[in-house]
Amino acid sequence: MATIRDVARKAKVSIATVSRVFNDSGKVKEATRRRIRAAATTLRYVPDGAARTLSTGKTSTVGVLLPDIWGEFFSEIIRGIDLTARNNEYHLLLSSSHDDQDAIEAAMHTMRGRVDGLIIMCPDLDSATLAANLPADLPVVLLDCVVDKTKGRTRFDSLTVDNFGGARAMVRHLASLGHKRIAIIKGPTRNQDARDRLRGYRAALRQEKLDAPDEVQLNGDFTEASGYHAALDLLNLRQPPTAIFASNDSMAIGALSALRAKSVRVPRDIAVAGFDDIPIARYATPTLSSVRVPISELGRRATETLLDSIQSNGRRRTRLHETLKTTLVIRQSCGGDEN
Amino acid sequence: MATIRDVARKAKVSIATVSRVFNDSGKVKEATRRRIRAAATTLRYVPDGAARTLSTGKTSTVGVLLPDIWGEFFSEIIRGIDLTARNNEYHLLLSSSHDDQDAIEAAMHTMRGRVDGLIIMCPDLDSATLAANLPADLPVVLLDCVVDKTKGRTRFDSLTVDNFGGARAMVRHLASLGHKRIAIIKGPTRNQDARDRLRGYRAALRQEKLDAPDEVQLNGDFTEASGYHAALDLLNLRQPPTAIFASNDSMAIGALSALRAKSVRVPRDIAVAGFDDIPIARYATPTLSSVRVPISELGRRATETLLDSIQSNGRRRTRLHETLKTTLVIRQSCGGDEN
DNA sequence: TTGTAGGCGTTATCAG
DNA sequence: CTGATAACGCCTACAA
Repeated sequence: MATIRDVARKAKVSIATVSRVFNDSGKVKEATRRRIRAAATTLRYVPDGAARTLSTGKTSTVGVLLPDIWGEFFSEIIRGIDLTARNNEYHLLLSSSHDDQDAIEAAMHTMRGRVDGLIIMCPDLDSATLAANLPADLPVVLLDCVVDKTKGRTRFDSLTVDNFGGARAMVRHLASLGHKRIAIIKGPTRNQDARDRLRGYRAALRQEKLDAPDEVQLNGDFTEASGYHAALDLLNLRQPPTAIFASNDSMAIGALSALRAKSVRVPRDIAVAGFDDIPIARYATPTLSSVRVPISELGRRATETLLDSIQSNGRRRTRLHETLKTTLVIRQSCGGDEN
Repeated sequence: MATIRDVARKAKVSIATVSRVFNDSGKVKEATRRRIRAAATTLRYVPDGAARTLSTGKTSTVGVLLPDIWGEFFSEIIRGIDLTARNNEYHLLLSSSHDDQDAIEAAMHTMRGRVDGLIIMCPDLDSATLAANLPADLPVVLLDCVVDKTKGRTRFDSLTVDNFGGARAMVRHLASLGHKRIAIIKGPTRNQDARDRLRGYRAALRQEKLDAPDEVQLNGDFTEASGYHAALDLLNLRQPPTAIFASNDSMAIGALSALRAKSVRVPRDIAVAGFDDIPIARYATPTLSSVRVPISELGRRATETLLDSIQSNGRRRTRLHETLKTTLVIRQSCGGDEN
């Protein structure tokens, strides 16, 4: 590997001048600049990242810590982050598939000193643990995490999806179609998204003055299988619901399978709606109504926020807490439209 | 940030000894070792990665260059790579969504000096261009790329999926069900996967002594839309096929939509099969028979190969060229089974 | 406009 | 067992 010294020698200048050219800092005569560029290319010189980092204290890298999330969601969010980072000439140090707190903590440690900031997505990890494991001055953006705003302003910026509003809107839509008995298939209890969607469901029913008996509020765990079984249970009720709101699309897809297996027509006999609008939704039979989450935008905004935080260098004192809006996507499964 | 010097001072030893403790190189008396560890924790000292890299020449990082690939595939492959890398205490520097050669080249440059090796997935990028842009001694593993073995041994290890064998097996399976007129919806001509799958299709027909008229070999581009249109065209033939082999699942899904729209019963009237076994396949109506590609294993093997290459430090002269087996997944759409 | 030299935090080689 | 000290490759005052 050629070093800056080799280039300097070949171009007959000092290393300082070469450095200036590669950072276009300071004035350099056009002639020398060209000479240096030429020398660099023939030598295939590329500045060494580590040396640069050591010298400047900047890594030009953002760290990304993700839980073990599902296919579509994962790639979309990475796409958003990657594109934004690259546009700003930042690299991406990725660590994914963390399903427990220890794993995330370990990852945070190994990233220390290798990144200028961190984007952390942690379904179940509280701010306190985070703060304890991170250098006090490392910029961090929390993605769709439980942000503990009660204890005064947190150290971290955060981005969230409007789970509550999205769920409420969908359930109200179902109500507007005339459904009086609307069931929900819940997500994992400890999952914040799931909890907020459940709250949205209940708020909608309250607003619409509809009943929400316990028997139509079934447990699920975000998997297709759990949606499948929940749907079967609902069919066995003395009075089955006329609409099912599944807390995510996977469970909705599972529910559709179960209904099809039992020859229940959707949406004629029972309407079904999901949440997330994963790509499969539009290829389900019937096509699935859902609540779209702006996934790649989530990634983009997170990165923008983080870079801003990095570049403002601790000057910005206020923390950002943004909630991204969701949108209703009405398809065949809820009978409201033929799309 | 505390440095090694701070720890040394606090523990009343030289920095050399602290370094020894953190790399457990050389003998250090247990007492001093403990003193140093204690000092380090109270100071929250973590060795600086950049400095370490500069000094040792190792980054403990593998770079991953990916094209703009689809959801499921993307996350699975990353999962495989990430897990394997982490188990070996390596980091992941990721750059995705490269749809053209220039983008990949740029990414390769910016990764120089930041990684110990590279995993590159490049649908259309030839070894020559690669070699021209990479340091001669950087370990590289090519994932599912066109490997130009004709010009002597290439510099790179490579991993491929058995597209040929998978396609042939599926088409032979269709033939074994009694189909005599089997159509194919081809993928993009310049895509190597697509070409190999086409070869597999033809080989199967030859083995089964079946005819392969041009009119049942339609063009497609791996999108649902192209599958949809190809299926319509096939229906318009004087003599439509009794089975359709789509070169990937997306096109198969598109074909299913078209057949449903024309009230053609699958598999009774026409059998359909795809390739990739993306998750949607099992939720299609009818469920779609496909050829499963061992995606996450692809990532895992790639990483293992790369790490081996890195650790053998140029000692290993032979290049690895591995082909991962695919497996048939028979579901409803081809009528061979009810799964 | 260009050159000199100190420092960034580690590792590693040599002496003690 | 432990301590000096020279790299590692680059950036950046400070000088010229």
